[in-house]
Amino acid sequence: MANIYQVAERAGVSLATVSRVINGKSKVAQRTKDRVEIAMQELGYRPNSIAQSLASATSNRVGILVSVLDGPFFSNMLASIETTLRDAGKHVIITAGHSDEAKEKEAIEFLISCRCDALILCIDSISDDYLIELSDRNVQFAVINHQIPQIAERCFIVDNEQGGYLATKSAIDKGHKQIGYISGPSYKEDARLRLRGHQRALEEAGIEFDADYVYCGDYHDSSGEAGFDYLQSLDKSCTAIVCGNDDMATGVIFAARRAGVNMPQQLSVIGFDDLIFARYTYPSLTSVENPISDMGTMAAFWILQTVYKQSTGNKIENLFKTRVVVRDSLSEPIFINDK
Amino acid sequence: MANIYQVAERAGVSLATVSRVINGKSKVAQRTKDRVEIAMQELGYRPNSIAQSLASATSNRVGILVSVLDGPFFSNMLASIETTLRDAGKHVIITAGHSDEAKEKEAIEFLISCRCDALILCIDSISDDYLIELSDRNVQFAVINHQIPQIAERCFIVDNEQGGYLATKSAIDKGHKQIGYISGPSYKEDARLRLRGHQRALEEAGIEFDADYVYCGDYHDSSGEAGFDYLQSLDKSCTAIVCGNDDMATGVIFAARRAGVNMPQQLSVIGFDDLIFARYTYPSLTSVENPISDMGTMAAFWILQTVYKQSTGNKIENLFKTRVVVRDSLSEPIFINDK
DNA sequence: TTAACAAATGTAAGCGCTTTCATAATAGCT
DNA sequence: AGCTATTATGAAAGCGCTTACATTTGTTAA
Repeated sequence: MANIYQVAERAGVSLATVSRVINGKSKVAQRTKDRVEIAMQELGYRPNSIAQSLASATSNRVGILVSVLDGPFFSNMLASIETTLRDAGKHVIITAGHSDEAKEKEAIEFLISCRCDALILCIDSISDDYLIELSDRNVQFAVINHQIPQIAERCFIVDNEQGGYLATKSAIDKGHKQIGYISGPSYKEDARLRLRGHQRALEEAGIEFDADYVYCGDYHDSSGEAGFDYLQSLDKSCTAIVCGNDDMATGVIFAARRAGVNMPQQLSVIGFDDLIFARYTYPSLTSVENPISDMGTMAAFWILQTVYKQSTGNKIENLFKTRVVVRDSLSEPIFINDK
Repeated sequence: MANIYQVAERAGVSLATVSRVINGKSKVAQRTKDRVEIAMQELGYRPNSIAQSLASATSNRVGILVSVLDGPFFSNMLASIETTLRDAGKHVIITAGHSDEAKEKEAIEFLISCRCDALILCIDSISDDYLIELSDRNVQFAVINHQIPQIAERCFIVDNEQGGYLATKSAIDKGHKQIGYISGPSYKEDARLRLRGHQRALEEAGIEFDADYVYCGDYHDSSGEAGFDYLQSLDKSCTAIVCGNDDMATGVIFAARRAGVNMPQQLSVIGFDDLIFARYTYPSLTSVENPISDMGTMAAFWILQTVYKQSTGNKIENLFKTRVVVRDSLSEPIFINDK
């Protein structure tokens, strides 16, 4: 494949001039520019991005860290980040952290040693302190789904509290009063915030919050099943169960069907994340949309502007609002067969 | 960050020696090797992969082309390829072709211009001729899910015929005799092969194949619904419907439920691919497992061996067998309410 | 001890670009 | 025309490595 010398020779200019027309930064007379472009055409020349990186000390690589590569949650986000960055001529290197602090740190070091110009981190287990240290080390990075006050401008988060609020409010609006809640693990910030939103919705509706009607799960479907069993065992059974995520909601649906509960007539179920399979459950799952993919795009824009100084024409937003996607698993409650 | 000169200086050797211990190819006296390694440790040295690539004319990049990045079908495969190649020190560049010939070609050219050492292609629309030409151009690549006789050793495919056979056979084994088939579009090789497997299973069981009981869909769920409506309209209704993929199978399930058909008592449904959501449908979907992720890993191994001359100790297999994952959507037929 | 050879290490030329600085060409003004 | 202020172009160094080749050191056998 042709290199820059051959283009220069064919165009009858120096290689510096060719470099200038490639990068378009400094100005080149229109006539020479045309000549160079014709030469590039004729030779089918493509700049060698590796040599460009080496010479410019800019790898044009952006590293991404997610907890898992497969699974529905991140794949949309990866797709949108990849598209945004590729359009801007950047490469994406993807790694998985598997929700393990050591592995996450290792993955970050790997990405740094790949000479990534910037990172996008969806972290689970790493401490804020480490990230602050990273920022002090002048590593450029954006964080998704995790709020750190000291570096707030590079954090992109969904309004979990609002999401929790909307989920429960949508049940209340349908007439539910006895609402169970299955939360994610309380050491996770998002789980706590979603629960707080739930409480706010109850308060606002004048329904007293009863901690007995909260089951603390682990975001996996099995804990949704366990949560259902627990909530059923209480004195007054719930007419609706709001879940901290969709996985636990499917657990509830399984367990409820096994217990012979009719959904949504006897029990409404609401999830959070609106994953792809929410449409496929039976009844199809009402869920709070988690705009994870928009957040990825925004983080990519932030990097293009901040790190690469490209103006994308997009206003950077750090907080993303949610909305409820209504499907069949939510309906009005039937009070007939109260225990 | 330290570079190779600083390591050389600290260890009191030339940079060539440092390079030798990094690459481990040529031999270095144990004593100097130790000294160099200590110096690397102390300086926290990491080789600059960009400079390595430029000097060695090996980018250590492998390009991947899939039709869509999001969605459940490819994400497992991407994850397994990424893991395999990263362990071998390679980077992965991922692009999407969106089932469009022009875009797929463009993506391939993009990957080539990224200086990828090799490509893994999951193509939909590109002609065999183009791939053969690519191979003549000395582009190194593996193809997943597409069989091209001229370059068979670099094609990794699932035995679609066997999968179609097993799907229908599992219905026959349950006692079904009136079996409808909803096929993918007939211009797709995999769709044709799956259908052929279906026919073989019927023949083997002595059931006459009737083309009226085949509906040609497009692999989307809407065509599953349409296929169900069509098959219901026939003189003798089916007790089982075998589908060319899971999406169409969910379409069948939707349409059947809407029509008040009890599943699986009145109708068994079988899918193909065993996507993540097969567990979440109701009834949960019996499906033919598509070992797409194993195929990705194998393609990665093939590249490591063929292109990078690393022996992975894995025997290269080009044809992957399927198996049926039995769930609730398949049961024995009830013949009581025949039309 | 020393010639002859093998093994270990060093030297230096790239790899294909970017970029600073110097120089040449052009334009603008009196 | 003659001078300066711009602007366009070229020359050359260097980014951090790999690697062919040259040199040095070590080893063995006569």
